[in-house]
Amino acid sequence: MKRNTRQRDAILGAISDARRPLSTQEILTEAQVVVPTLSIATVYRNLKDLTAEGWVLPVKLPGEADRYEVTKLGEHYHFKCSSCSKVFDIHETIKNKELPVPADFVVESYDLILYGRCKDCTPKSRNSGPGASKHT
Amino acid sequence: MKRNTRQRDAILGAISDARRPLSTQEILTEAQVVVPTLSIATVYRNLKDLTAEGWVLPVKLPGEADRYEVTKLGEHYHFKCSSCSKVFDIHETIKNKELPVPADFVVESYDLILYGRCKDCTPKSRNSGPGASKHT
DNA sequence: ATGCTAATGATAATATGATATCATTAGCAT
DNA sequence: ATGCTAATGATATCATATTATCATTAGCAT
Repeated sequence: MKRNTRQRDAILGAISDARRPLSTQEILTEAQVVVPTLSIATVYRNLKDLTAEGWVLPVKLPGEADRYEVTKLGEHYHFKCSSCSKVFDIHETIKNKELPVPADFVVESYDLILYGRCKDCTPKSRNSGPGASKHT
Repeated sequence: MKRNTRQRDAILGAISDARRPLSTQEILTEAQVVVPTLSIATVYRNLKDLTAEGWVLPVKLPGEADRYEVTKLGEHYHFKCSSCSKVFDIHETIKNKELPVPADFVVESYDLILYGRCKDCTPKSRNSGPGASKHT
């Protein structure tokens, strides 16, 4: 029979609170604030369960390990900061009609990944650039 | 001193002729048509050289190993067929102004990856679906 | 044609993310 | 409070893509 554990709560809590996709290491670190003895194996185990149960979704970026975020976010895209490496959700919308698609191809889904500088890492605000605050 | 080898020519030739990004295994298979003794190690070695010299570029898709294509293609996107798993180039253009970007973020580049059915794998043309011709 | 040595082929080794193992811990029904 | 056993923690193992090793091959300058 399925059991509720502090570990599972801490892991789901970390993902929910982050408001951006977290790597497995970030999840481990955040959840260890609540459960210091938490093991990376338990993180992976619970991520698999939580994904199968539909609570979280893997966020896949080219050339990188999966990050995870809560499911209820709806359609959105991702922005990766080239400075602090954090990934953010972009909830603005792109109209399907604007997608560049050749006639012969049937598009079932698509991923839009933006790369650049996040708010905290824009060069202009030089007192809040990378290094000004802790980054993961 | 640098030497021209049949292997290098065969590898670059395979990538040039493909007109779509090829995986390392596809490159090996295609180049072996010209140089049957070609080893996968030589493929990787030459891909590294050709990339460093600017002849080819790695194409990175989420959760997948790098594919390679020639550099001279200019700005474009990629389409992955969910049936035959081939990746195709999409040369249509998306206007930057249409990109969904929050005010605080500075976008330096972006990736658009489309998923769906390629021409050969559309259900409607049932005499040219997957299996009708050799796929990689 | 010869010699130097870069490049190759075959395969072992590595790196990394993820999974399996197993003794121990701790939910939760009783 | 007790017992059953799911879940955990620590770590070994696996899977895959890529790189290193090294004896052999083959460009190419002479």
